[in-house]
Amino acid sequence: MPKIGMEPIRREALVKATIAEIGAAGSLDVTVSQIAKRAGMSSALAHHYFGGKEQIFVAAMRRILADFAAEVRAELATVQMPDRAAAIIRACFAPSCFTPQTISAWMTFYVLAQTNDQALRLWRIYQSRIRSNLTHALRPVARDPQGAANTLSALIDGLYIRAALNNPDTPEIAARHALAVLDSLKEAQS
Amino acid sequence: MPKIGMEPIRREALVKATIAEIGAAGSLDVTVSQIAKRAGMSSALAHHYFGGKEQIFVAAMRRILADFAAEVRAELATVQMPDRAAAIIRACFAPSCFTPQTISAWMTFYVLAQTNDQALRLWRIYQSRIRSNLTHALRPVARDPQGAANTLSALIDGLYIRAALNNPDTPEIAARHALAVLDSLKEAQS
Amino acid sequence: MPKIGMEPIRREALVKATIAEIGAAGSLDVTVSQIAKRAGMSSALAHHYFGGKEQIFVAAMRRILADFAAEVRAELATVQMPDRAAAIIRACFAPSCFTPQTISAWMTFYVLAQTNDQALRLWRIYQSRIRSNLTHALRPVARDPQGAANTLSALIDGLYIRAALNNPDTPEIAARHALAVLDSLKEAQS
Amino acid sequence: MPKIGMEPIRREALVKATIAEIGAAGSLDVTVSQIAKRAGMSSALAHHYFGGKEQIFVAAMRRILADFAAEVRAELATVQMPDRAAAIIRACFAPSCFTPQTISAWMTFYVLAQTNDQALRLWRIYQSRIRSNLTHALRPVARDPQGAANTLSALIDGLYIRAALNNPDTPEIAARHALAVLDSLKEAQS
DNA sequence: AATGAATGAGGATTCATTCAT
DNA sequence: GATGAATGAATCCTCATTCAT
Repeated sequence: MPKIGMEPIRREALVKATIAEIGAAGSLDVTVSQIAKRAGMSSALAHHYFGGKEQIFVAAMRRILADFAAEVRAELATVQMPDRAAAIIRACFAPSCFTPQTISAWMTFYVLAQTNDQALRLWRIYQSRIRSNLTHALRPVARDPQGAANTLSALIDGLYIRAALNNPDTPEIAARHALAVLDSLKEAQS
Repeated sequence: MPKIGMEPIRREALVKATIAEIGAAGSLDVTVSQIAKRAGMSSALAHHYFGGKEQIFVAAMRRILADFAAEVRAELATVQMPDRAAAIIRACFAPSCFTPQTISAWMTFYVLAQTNDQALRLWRIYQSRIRSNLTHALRPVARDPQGAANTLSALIDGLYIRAALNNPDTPEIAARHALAVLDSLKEAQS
Repeated sequence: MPKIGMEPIRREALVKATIAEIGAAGSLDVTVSQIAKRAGMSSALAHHYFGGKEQIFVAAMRRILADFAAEVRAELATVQMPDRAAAIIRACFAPSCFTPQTISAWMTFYVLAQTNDQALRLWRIYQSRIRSNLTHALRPVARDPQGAANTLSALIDGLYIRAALNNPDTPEIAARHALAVLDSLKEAQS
Repeated sequence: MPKIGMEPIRREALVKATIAEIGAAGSLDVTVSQIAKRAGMSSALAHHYFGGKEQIFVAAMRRILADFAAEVRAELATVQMPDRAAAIIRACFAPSCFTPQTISAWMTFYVLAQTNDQALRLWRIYQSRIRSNLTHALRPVARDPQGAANTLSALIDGLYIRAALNNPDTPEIAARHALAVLDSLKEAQS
């Protein structure tokens, strides 16, 4: 019956539970009690560790972005330079990004970012990170790496939403589309 | 003195008020009372006309899409064939699409579509309409009009979100970006 | 089943219930639910009519002071000029001022006035009213009516607290004491 | 390294912190955690030492009364017999009695005494002690020392409350008033 | 001696919704 | 057609208190 050092464990459990609940509800209409219950503790403890509902949400968002960043890194680790952009795209359309949980959390994120400064900041970091990753990857192969990265990253977001709402089961279609555009951006150079 | 023919007027007022409230709140966390108050009637009446909160939301979404469609039509009416795709793009990044109200409503839409079938259907209609519009417009100028339309419409959505969260005041930047991509899609053909 | 004009009735019931509950608890540790229940309605309705707990309290305080003022007026109406000061004193130590309810409410008032501006204002009004009443009544019989009124009103408060905490059942003792001091204040003149 | 003899130090710290918190809040709406935090320990330890919240309050009250008694004693030590009553009055209106802390604690006391027997008992002891002090001091100078002491002590309480709520910054006015009444009580004899 | 962990109970407040008029 | 009245259910959050260590 461990009685010390529970904090990180509890926080971790709560974050996971939050993502799960948001996924199940499809929106931010989730109660702290639900989250706490799923995490196996009282709602009072959830408040104790996070201070409030919004902060639990923000922590969940942070986690989602971290997980996504890890996914990208992992994908990048497996490929050589010429294909780095493709690797990023593949990470964006990995099956793990299309679980109901993740979809909900991601959509929900856009809404949260409208009113919560921390969430907005998180989103901006994610966004600039992915853009800089793409810029870097495109430098050897595209004439205007910066512009191409902007195009690609916006395209990815748009395709993601469409796939999430239309065909969450077959993200490969969207992936293929993005890869095709990537090719065209490369060709444009030669 | 019971007024007659009030129904459409009341509904109209409620829909407008809903959009305004969503815009003010930045989310769907809006109470029926707030909406009704802004619309100048009792919340009971709002229920009477719409049956429930979700249905008010759906009506508001319907209105947003209708307004947007009108905007596109208006823009299209002013241009000749070769520029129809550009006109659509311009409509998508018109200032009226970047008022806080509209941004919130639009973002919120994605969330609502996750749980509300009617909302999802509405979104799909909007989406296929814009895609078919683009396909049609691109037919004379692009090699693969369908694919190019898909690319463009996804790109528009992605750029819209990014502009909305980053630079709601200068949507022209995003518009220019989209137009540039449109050009490249045309060039690709020749 | 009357369905209109309930507001004053409900407010009245709530104010009465609040005083009763404060009396029963002996402090402000009273829940809105308790009050509402005693008043025969849901706590939601109590909030609807008063806006919040503190405002219910303030309304109760206002009522207590109004009742007290009425008591003083009634007592004054029965006596001739030379005895008006004595009448005020008798009103202050009337049995109705020593019901547990009233005692609690009055004590509690002092505490509320520490943090709630409205309550403080109410108390100041009560205080200056009673002082001016006393001054007026003492003018014909005391050398320094103003000073004597100050003395008497402070004495009354002090005796009230002592009687309330020591002998709530026999306020006459305190009354007699105050009347004796009143006499000595008069004698001082002759 | 378990410290020894910490108990009195901890209790002392808690009592001080309680008075400070009550002063800051202006009421008994103070949490044990706040008190414990201010006292530099965990709330669990506060419970360990006092057993519960009310007992912490009672201890604080006890301390307030003890401090006050010490103040009176100190003042008395500086004067000769004929002025002992005046000395008591001066002690009652010393600046230290009008810090927000002390005022709040004192007011609050009246409320606590309504429901807590120990608090009531404490108040009665304080009250009879001050009365006997006054009686003793007035014996050589007033015709009815007992009655005069009763008058004075009630007057002091009344003036205290009024000063506390109206002019906490200038208690001297109230003091002067009480001293004037004292004089008149003396004169009455000669 | 001392505390972090944990919770159950409760409390103010909100809100969608219903109903009688 | 329109609304004030009314509420039950829920939600976030707080807090005194207990316990294992």
